[in-house]
Amino acid sequence: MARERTRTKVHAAALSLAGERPVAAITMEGIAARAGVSKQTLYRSWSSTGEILFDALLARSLDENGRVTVPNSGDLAVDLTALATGMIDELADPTQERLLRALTAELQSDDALAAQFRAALLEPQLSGISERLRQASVPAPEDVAELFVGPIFHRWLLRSRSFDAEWVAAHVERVLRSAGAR
Amino acid sequence: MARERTRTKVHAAALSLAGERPVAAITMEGIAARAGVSKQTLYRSWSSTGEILFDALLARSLDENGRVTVPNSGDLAVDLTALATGMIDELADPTQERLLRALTAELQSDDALAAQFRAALLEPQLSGISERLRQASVPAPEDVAELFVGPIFHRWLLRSRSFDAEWVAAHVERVLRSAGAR
Amino acid sequence: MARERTRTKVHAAALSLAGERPVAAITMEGIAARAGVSKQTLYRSWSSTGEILFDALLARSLDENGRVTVPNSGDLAVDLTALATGMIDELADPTQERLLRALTAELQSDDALAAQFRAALLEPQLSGISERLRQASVPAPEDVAELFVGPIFHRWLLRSRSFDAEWVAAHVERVLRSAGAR
Amino acid sequence: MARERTRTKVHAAALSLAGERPVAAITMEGIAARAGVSKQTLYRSWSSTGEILFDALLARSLDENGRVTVPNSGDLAVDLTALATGMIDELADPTQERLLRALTAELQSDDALAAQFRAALLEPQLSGISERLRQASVPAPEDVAELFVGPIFHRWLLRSRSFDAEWVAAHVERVLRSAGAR
DNA sequence: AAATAACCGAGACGGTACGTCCCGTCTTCGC
DNA sequence: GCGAAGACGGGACGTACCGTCTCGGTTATTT
Repeated sequence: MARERTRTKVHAAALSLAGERPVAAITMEGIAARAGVSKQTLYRSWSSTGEILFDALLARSLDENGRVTVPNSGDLAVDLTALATGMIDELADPTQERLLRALTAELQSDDALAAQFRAALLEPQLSGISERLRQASVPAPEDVAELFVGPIFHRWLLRSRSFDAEWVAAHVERVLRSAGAR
Repeated sequence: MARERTRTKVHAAALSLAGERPVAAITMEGIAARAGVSKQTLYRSWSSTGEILFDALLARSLDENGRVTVPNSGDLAVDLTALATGMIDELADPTQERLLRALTAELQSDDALAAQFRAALLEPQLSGISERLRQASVPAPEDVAELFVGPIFHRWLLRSRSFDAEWVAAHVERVLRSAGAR
Repeated sequence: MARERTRTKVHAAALSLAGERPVAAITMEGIAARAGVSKQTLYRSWSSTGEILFDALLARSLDENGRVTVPNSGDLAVDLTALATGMIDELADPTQERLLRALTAELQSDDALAAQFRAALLEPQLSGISERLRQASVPAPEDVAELFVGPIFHRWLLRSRSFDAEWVAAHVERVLRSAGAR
Repeated sequence: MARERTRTKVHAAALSLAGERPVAAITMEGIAARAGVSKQTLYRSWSSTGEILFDALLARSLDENGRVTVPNSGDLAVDLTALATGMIDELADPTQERLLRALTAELQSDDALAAQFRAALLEPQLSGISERLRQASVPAPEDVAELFVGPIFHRWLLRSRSFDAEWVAAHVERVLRSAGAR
């Protein structure tokens, strides 16, 4: 519906606003003003700031055609460590963190957005990881992928404790042991 | 500050509103009207609906003197299964789920609330579990507690897949194996 | 400019809308939608809903080749009574009243429309009446025509009081007396 | 409801805006901004710009405690001439004319406002005039009052022709003659 | 019959205003 | 003199229309 030029302007405006204030303080009016676009144009294509931000994030990650590529060096421990480190870096990246937290919050009250999120970001990630585990003949690879991702996400989301290399190594070790791979 | 009678009325109003509409649609004005209290009275004691709801939840769980009691039957697998089942039941309890999701969302943008939450609810839970693990001589019990809780939370929060008894059993099994207890 | 077919569709749409809602609630978009015509087509030929309605009214009254014909029976009192009754019926006609009131309102703020209205509808009416008066040798027939029309219009416009046969008779009587014809 | 200070600010803002642009271009937002008042405050007490303007006009004419005082010099012709001249001056007063025209327009589509207008302004005027006529033993004084006022209003409203002293004199003469007073 | 306009529908677009909701502060008034 | 009731300035909401602007399809000539 929206012309490409318009989408681009809106994405840029949304991301720039996200960089300079609490995501919860971003408004439709603010995005419209920053993008030089009318509110109606926004509402024609998106129904909340959450949708716009998610769309902007998606567009950005597609631009960087950053499909989650899971490394496969042959050594599962090494690969999982790299994966965990990558995830942690991304979660902690100051240009992304606020956005990711806000998106997670939004998912709690917006089922449609949650479904989109699962399909577009979560499932590719989990199935990438479980695929790698399957290649290593790990049993129940989907569940083990969750065992791998869950604690990282839990720590990050509840800010319970910080991440360090030592913890990552121990975590990978525990996951492998649980999979019977050690 | 607020008189006990007032606190009670406000808590009741907040929880009753939470039971009948999306938590995000709860407003200070709505709570004041429902509680038969002036907005000023609300602002004297709380500064957001999030605070009121958190306070109401705390008060309720203290009333039910619901300290997280971790079972200790001697058989760690049995105890962890009971724990997981209890957590899952609580997370899925329709009278709580919306509130818990909303609270989780709120934590993402309110540091003070997040700190309170960690101190009052999260840490007691995690340390209860890790204490039980320590009694079973599991190494790094804090980390294993997180390995246990993280995936459950991840599934629930992202609604990625549903819980069933089979998955719980397998999950407990994996956690124990990762701890070297199997 | 506009093709005849288009003009007809637009007139029909405008009048049908006027029949089912307050005239002030008629919009260019509404007319376009009802007529199955694009907004641009409307703007090419008219610049406001007022113009369209006026145009539609004019077209309709030309169709009914409804030029104001002033009766001339020889008896001035009878003729004026018939005229007054006719005017009152037309003003009170439910299919016209809203339109006429709205048009009168519009005239207050649209000079161009007011001039068109005077030339196309008001002057023919007044000069028809004054012509009839002149034939009866009434002095200052234009002014007496206004004396005749003014109070009727005043009553209708300000809805001050309703019309009945008795009042009409007395009014005609007064007008004739003022003209020295009684 | 509205505090006196607020009403005053709003009235001043509305009248000042009316002085500098077409009345139809006055908006609730504009008045709110000019008055330094929130839109909600406006809507708490008035539901349209028409109501505000009418209220402002009323307040102003009450301030000047300008009840319509009908002169009574003993000579009816002299008094009616003075009355007509006064009405015409007021209708033509450039600071009022736009407002009065707009108000007349508004009355056509707002029944509540029309009723208020009749009760507060029109009836006092007409009954003042008919009272003066009654003192001069004119029969059907209410109807004659309308005969007097109607043509003046008709001329003004439809801008059909302008007023001059000669016309006024002839008009008064006609009205008196119709009443049998000449 | 093909080329060339004029006209049209559809509807995206930047805007302005609407009327509403809620925010957090301030004022009033009755107990 | 405290506290409910609620007025207030403010900001954002989501919607309705405004008038302008492409964009493809007809229609009707005009060659």
